Formats: sequence, C-alpha cells, structure tokens
Amino acid sequence: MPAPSEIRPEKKPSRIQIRNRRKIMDAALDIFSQHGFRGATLDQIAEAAGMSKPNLIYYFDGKEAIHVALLNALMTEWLDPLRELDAQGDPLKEILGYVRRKMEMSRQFPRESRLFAIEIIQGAPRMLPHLESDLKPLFDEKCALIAGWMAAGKLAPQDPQQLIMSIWALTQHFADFDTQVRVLVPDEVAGWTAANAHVETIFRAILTPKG
Amino acid sequence: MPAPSEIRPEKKPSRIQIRNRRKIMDAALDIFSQHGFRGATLDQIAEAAGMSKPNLIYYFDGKEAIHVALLNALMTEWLDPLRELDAQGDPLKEILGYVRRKMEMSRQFPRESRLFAIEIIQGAPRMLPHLESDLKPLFDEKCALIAGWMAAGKLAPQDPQQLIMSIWALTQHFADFDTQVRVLVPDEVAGWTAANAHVETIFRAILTPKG
DNA sequence: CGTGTTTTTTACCATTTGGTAAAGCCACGA
DNA sequence: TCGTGGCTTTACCAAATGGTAAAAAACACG
Repeated sequence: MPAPSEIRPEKKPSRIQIRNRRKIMDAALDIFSQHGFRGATLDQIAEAAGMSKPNLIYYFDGKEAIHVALLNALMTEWLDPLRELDAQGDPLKEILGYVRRKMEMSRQFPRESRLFAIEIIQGAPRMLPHLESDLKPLFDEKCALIAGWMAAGKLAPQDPQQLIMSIWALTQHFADFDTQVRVLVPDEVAGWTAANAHVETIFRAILTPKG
Repeated sequence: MPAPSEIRPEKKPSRIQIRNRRKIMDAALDIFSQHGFRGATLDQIAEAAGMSKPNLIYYFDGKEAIHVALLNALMTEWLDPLRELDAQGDPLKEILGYVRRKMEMSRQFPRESRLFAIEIIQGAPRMLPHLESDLKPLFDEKCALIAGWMAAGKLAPQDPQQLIMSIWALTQHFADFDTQVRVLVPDEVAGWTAANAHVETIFRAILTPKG
C-alpha cells in the first residue's frame, strides 16, 4: 500500500522500482535540462519516461523531489574529475588531465552540464547548500594544493581560484552553449578537436613555469 | 481605442508609453533572467513593473512579445564590443580591449548576460534566426580579421573561432555563474580584480607572438 | 492456484496562468 | 463644461498543471 517514495526504512527497492526510478531520472534530466525547473512539466517528464503522471508521483514525492534527486546525484559525480587531482602526480600533467576530463564530460554529458548551469544561473535555489557543503571544501582543498605546487616552482604563479574557475568556464562552455557553437562552427567533429587543442594550449601556456 | 501594441503605423509613442514600455522591459529583464521564459509569469513581471497584468498586455502583445522585444534589444548592444574590434588598431591591444569590454559588460549587465545564457542553453528557441543572421556574419568577419593579423605575424597563430569563443566563455562566466563564484570567492571586489587580471594574463600569454 | 502486496490506470480537483472584455479614469482641447 | 481618446482597473475565463483517490491490474510467493 505505501508508495515507495514514502518508505522511510530502507526496504531494498524491487527490480521494477530500480528500473522505473532510472527511467524517470533520465527523462527528467532531458526535460529539466531543456526547460529548467519551472519550465518543465510532469506530463512532459511522464511521457518521456513512458509512463503516466500519477505513476511518477508513485515513485517520487513530487516534481521538486525529482529535481532534487537529480541534482544530488549530479553533484557527486560532477566533482569527481576535480577530486582526482593527485597531489603526488606531476603538477602540469595533473591539471591538463583535469582539463581533459572536464572536456570529456562536457561532450559526453551535456544534459548534466546544462542542468547544473541553469540551476546556478537561476540563483541555485535548490543547490546553494550543496555548493557550500560539497563544492566549497573541495575547491579550497585543491586551491591549496595548486598554490603549493606554485610555491614550489612547479607551476607559474597565479591565482589558483581563478585558474580553476577558468577551467570550468572554458570546458563547460562547449556543452552549455552548444546551440550557439553549432551555428558558428557547423563542423562538430572539427570543432571539438579544435576546442580540445585550444584549451590545452591555453593552460599549458599559463601554467608552464618560466625559466 | 486601439492599444499601442496593435498600432502598425508608427504613431510616435507618447511620453507615458515610452516610460511604461521601459519599466516593463526592465521588470521583464529581471524576471526572465531569473526564471527563464516559461518560469516567469506575467503577474511577477507586472508586479515588478508596478502595474497590472492587463496593462502589460496593453503595451505588449503578450508574454512572448515582451521576451522577443527583450532579446532583440539585447542582441544589438550585446554585439557592440565585438563590432568595435578595429582592423586599423594594434592587434594585441584590440583583442585585450575587447576582453576588457566584455568583462565590463559582465559586471555591469549580469541580467542581460543571464537572459542570453538561458536562452542559448535552452536551445535558443526564439533566437536561432538572430544567431544566424546577426551573430554569425559578425563572427566570421572578425575571425577573418584575426586570421589576417596572425598571418601577418602580429599574433601567435591559432584558431580564431576558438579564440573568440574562449573570450566569451571566460568573460560571461562571471556574470552567469555569479551565484557559484560568490560561494567560492566571497570577497566580491577582490574577486573581480583577480578575474580581470587573470583573463588578461591568459590572452596575453596565448596571443603574444613568439620570437 | 490463491492471496496479499506492489504497480498502474482512470477519473478527478484546486490552483495558477496567459489572456480578454468592458467599464472607469484622466488629461486636454473646443 | 463637455467630450474624446489614451490609459488603467476590475472582473472574468479557459487551458494547463501539480497533485490525489481509489479502483484495477500485475506480480510475488507460499
């Protein structure tokens, strides 16, 4: 009788629950990343998921719950590439590796990137706490790591905060502004190749320590 | 009897019309840039403009007309900094000047930047034609100009398309992702100063021709 | 099988929202 | 003072939308 969305004690979800939850999340990612929270409708999501609207509500407590579930799932994996920055590795290689991973994510998961972008642009109404609790500490930690590398002369000295943010700006641009990029650089394959080369050039140029 | 929004022949708008149209556009910019097209409501816009909802409709044909009017007005002035790229000027100075103008716009007109960003992220449903007809030609023209500069050895050779897009990505980031930036770099003044310095460093580094 | 549980569907509902109709208001010239 | 025309408000409406109730269907399992 109780809908799974209301179950508090973890009553190990059935196979159907897992499958349908996945379908809903995927459909919701499609719709939310295209229209934003308010612009998306449950009917759209339901149709994209191939099920009825009340059935959505059976699996999630409501529209907001779906959105929050998406953002939560996203936040974790979205930060993984940054977590992989290894203090033991070669500084320049580590950062260029991070840039490459972010470019790869933009290409493979543009919907996730756009979902995130819309949420932030609109003031992160459902995500500010996560930014403070998840993103900020990781950001500070990695800034300190990079600052250490710079102090040791392994990288050209500069503001680590600005460095990381510029990596985000450049890499996510190709996912978030895809529509515009497609108009200006119609050849998608060549565009991605050029973009990869360009961002690598940029960061190699500003990071390589002088003499 | 006829509402001004329906007047075809340009019947020079009255002072009240000009004032109210402005108020509406400003309010709409506020709301649309915060919630996107579907997320914004006429009631919100009306309240922000300090007038009643039917009064909005008196001045504009409807929600969509307001949004389109905003985007049209925006597109023109948004491209101005790029238009100012002067073929006669010093190449490096011209591009760094462009970067500076874009940073300035991000700081002074974040709402416009976000309105534009949301529209593009959502697939530019009301703007694709403008991208093709206004942005694309200007983009191509300036790419050719920059390519000429590079061929003449005035700038380090690289993909001009990627160069311009990376300028956009970096400069607009600070307006569009302001919420996130504020969490990570709480000191706003210091943040902007560092950001300005950082983008200048980046483009100076990749544009300065070697030997 | 048969029975209790999970899942899905059908039929609704209350609110919100974009938009309209028509009356009222107000400044200004005759 | 009256009327005329631009401006504003009040009172609505139909469609869309998030969500609910409850019956029906599908399923798990002894």
